[in-house]
Amino acid sequence: MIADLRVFDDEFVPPDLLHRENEIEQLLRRFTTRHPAESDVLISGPSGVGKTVLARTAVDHLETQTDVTRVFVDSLGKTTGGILRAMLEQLPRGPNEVAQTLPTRDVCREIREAITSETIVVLDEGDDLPQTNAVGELLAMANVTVVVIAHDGTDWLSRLDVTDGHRLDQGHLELGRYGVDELADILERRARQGLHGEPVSRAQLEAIADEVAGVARHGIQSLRSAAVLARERGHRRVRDRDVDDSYEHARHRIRKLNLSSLPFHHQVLYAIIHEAEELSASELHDRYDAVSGDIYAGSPPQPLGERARREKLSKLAEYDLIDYDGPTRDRLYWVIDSDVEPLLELPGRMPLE
DNA sequence: ACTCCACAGGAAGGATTGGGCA
DNA sequence: TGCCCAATCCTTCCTGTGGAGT
Repeated sequence: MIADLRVFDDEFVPPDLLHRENEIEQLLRRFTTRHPAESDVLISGPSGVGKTVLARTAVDHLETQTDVTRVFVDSLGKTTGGILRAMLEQLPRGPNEVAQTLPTRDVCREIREAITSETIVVLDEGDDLPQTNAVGELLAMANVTVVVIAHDGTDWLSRLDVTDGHRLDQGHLELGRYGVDELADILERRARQGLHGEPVSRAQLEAIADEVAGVARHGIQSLRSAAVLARERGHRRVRDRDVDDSYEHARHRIRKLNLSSLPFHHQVLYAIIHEAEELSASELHDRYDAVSGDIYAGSPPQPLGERARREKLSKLAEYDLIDYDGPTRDRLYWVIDSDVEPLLELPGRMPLE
């Protein structure tokens, strides 16, 4: 039944993008404007509605028609220097690797030197960009068109420097969720590309589209899960039961991938929260202090202070792995899916009392 | 109403890291 | 090899928040 699971990957760019024709046209119009300062774009919208794939499709299309150079940078967690270095490394005439310690102004100079033709840079996961100078530096470069992808466009613009913000506000494209029919069309196309013999019915695809409320990423992942579950269970076609179970299966898989992408400190904190079903900040810190001696023994990373732990906790929450509630004082933390096992074993718990 | 408390998260500065260079 | 420099990560210090105690 399963022909090619890569079709369901986030990175997969379909040959043509359904139900975003107007948006693609809008982007291409803006990219080809005669006024360089009017070509920059901010693409905003909720998670999983196809912001990245839209940008890719439009920019790829442009590349086939003009001699524009395109660069994609994942901005998540990167500093100004990190973003600019990633861009420089991807330029055709740029170096393959740039030293982390190269001063940012030198990186900018080298980017200018490496750019020979019109260049489009797509800054994906750009929510934290206003805290850096990267957007300003790039907007200041001639021959560079900036495309930023972020969740809340209005909030993003308000946090950016006013003149830069104005420029991107002019080219602000807000994407909404797909309608049920639209998303079902998209899923139908993916099913045809990734599965043999049409094993999923239109009604099932519509059920998925409805359940995920128009969020394409969740829909595509659920479709993948439904096919995987059907195969595991020896079904020749996807059954409704497989679809019903696919939502949680898909969310579970995404969380596992999220967890495994995080570094050591986050793993320690996740393991502690996972071990207790629910715990307060002070319990969390006590447990951390109790186990950190063993956990960090002989390893280069050293135990974190409480302030740094808070940063890691918000990252875990951002990755949909933990959640918390309550006012600052009585806040409780818990893991969202206790079936997502920690990758790290904690030393045995001391008996309480 | 006030003060206290526990905590979150911003700002500033220090320690560490690693490339460049004499 | 040792020094310099910039980036990064973390700590320290601090302010803000909202419930609890008086």
